[in-house]
Amino acid sequence: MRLALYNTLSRSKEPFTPLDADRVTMYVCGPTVYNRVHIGNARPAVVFDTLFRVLQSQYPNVVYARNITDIDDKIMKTAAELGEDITELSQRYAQAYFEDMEALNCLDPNIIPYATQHIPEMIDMIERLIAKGHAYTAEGNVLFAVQSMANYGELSGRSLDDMLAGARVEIASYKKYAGDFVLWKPSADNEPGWDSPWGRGRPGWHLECSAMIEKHLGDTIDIHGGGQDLIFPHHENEIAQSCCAHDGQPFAKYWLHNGFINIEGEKMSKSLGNFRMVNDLLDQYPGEVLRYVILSAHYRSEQNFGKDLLDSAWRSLDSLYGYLRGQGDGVPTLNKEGAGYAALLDDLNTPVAVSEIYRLAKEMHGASGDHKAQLRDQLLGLANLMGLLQQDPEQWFKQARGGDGDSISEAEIEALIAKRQQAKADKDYAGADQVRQDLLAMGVVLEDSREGTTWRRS
RNA sequence: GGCGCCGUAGCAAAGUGGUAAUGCAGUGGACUGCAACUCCGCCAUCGUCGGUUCGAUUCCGACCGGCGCCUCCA
Repeated sequence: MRLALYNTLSRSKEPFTPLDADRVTMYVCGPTVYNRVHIGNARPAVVFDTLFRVLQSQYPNVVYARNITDIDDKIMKTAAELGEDITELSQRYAQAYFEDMEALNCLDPNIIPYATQHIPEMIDMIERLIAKGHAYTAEGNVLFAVQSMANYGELSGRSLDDMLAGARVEIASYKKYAGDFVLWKPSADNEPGWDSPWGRGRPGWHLECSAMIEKHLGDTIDIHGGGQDLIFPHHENEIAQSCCAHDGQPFAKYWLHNGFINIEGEKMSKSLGNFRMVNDLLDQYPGEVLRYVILSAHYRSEQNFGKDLLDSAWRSLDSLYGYLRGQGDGVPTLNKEGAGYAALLDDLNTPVAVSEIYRLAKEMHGASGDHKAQLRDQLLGLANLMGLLQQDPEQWFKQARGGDGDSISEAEIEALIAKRQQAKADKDYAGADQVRQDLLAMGVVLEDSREGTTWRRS
């Protein structure tokens, strides 16, 4: 069974063949750190984290880089509003991003490059582009001349004329051609800037990814990922920069793009004020619930986030943890012959892989002995590949729900359970039921079994 | 205007040219002192209209409906 991925470049699913099986390279566009990240930022992180895990199951050495954009006009604007240094601001939000991603069970990428730490590399790339006739200077700016590249627009499937026909933005007068984009732009004295051959300034947005990929991963990489909205112009321009700087060598072999997340049927936007920050959602839901929601849909489809979906996902995970409860720790073991793994290899079909977890859970439930333990390990192995079921089942059910900090303590719960046991022993069912009702009112559900009574928060 | 996507049960979501996985919710039953958990069962004809085909939800066309990008938004 081989990995197949949908390549935006060819608009079709292709078998994945790395350039070098001993060093598989993947780059994913990370966040611009000027605020807490929203759930839309979490989708590519979770999706490509899952791909990272799958790749690691197939190849011994996978190098995954995800950048931090820490110089950008939005950062400058926010920093100015807060009266804060841009470095402090971006550091703070980068740290917050890492915490959010950790809560979503995302593994750390191997490389986390920062834009501001690669200014010399960017300047070097610009100089090469100018030397090769792909870029020019104008009024302190350096611009990429898209007409100098024969197949510009290949990724997004747009012709230059088409793009300009629908342009809804004013064209800067200094551009030789309306579609040209900025590689370097001048900074005012009160703006952050770096010295360069073209004066003090800062890099254009697209340039950082090209420069950092070149430095850390090489001229041509295997996989480049990001959100669908980045196809144009961001990724198109990355291709232009890198291909032209490398005399036409391919930039990325496979381009993968995740779909958008909407909120209650509407796009997240500032005007609607409906951003859902990961951090806020984590106050209400375990990170794994957010991850489960993201993986319950195929990564390329549009996904609609809402309270009902999150609540439903939580109950779904309860069900899975319920099967695992009392089954021992287990040793996650990936069954490479299993249907779940096959689904993941088939362009990351996580919904099918998740359904396979349920199938394994039920089969495990009905099995016994070594076979049961084996199924448990396979279930955990498959879940591991998706970053799910990473918690201890007992802890899962005892975690606080809904962000209520004033819930009853575990000791008090245990005491009440003991009291109820006594009532049951005395055949005082009314009393026993009263205890159960009281606990339920405090968000604790009791479950009796032959071995005794267990509880969970609901 | 250009490029592209989507429309499957109450909700979510896979999938296939031969009558549709899975989860949540609902519902009937078993289990239980009663519940919860668990188990057994039930719960869709795949936007509309045509075409191709022995046969289409799956291919083609039209239409209706929803949406994205073309603006340094994941």
